Amino acid sequence: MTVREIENFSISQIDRSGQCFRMKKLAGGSYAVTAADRYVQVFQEGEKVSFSCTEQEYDEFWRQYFDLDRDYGVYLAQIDPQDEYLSRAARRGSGIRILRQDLWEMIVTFLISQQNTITRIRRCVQNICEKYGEKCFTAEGISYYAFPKPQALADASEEELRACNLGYRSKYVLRTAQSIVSGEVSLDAVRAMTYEEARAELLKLYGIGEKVSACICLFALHSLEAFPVDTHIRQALENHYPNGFPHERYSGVQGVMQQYIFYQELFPEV
DNA sequence: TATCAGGCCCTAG
DNA sequence: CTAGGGCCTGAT
Repeated sequence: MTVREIENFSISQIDRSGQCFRMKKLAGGSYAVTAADRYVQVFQEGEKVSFSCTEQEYDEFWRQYFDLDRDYGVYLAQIDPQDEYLSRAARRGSGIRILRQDLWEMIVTFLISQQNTITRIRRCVQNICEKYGEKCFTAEGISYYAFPKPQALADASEEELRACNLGYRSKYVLRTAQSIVSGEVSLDAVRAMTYEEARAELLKLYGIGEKVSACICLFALHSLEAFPVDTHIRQALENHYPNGFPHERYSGVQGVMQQYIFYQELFPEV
């Protein structure tokens, strides 16, 4: 068990922010988080956050994963106080972190996410993990599934993937997995690229367009300048920024602002 | 019953 | 280069 006091961190906001589809709320209020081939449970009371892992695992993996070395107060303070909409959104979502997730996992997850609902995305990801991922156990004997390797998905058939409920996205996942296995696109190369390079490289993959590419860059490569525009964001921009979103003011951190806006649109205060 | 969801691909003009 | 149809499935 590892315990920390963390400002501007809310595990429930992160869960609902739609970056990660492998978090699960457990009875008792803690969250099970599965990422790549790791598993941890997180429990939060105010700023006191407990992680069900050793200090070593925390330092090695989860600290970076949740982006805990970053002071999000700096991003919050950067917001134009005259911008009432963004100020309100940021107050509401101030516990959100931009996670540092696995590149391959984000590619597949956001391929699946298109024209889809959150509940079904979760189910699809769970299905392919159970079918193609390695079964793992924690020291306490809790079982979970690692995210499937590119080879495992490249070896699948379109029919099998459809059986996982992916629908027409099956061929996207299959062909993309094959492109990675064949080396046509290298994950390591993408990791080393700038945002613009990575964005363009990811667009080569079948089924990845501008929106999905931006999501992958933001959530896997931590490219905070990425600003994915989906229907919710488009609508919010039309309603609140008739003259356009002030990208210059937030240059380099637009992705953080995008998350506050997205959260606000999905969970407006009642 | 029709529509559309956290898009993208492909074809026609 | 832009517009528009097609696509799995589930929720409303």
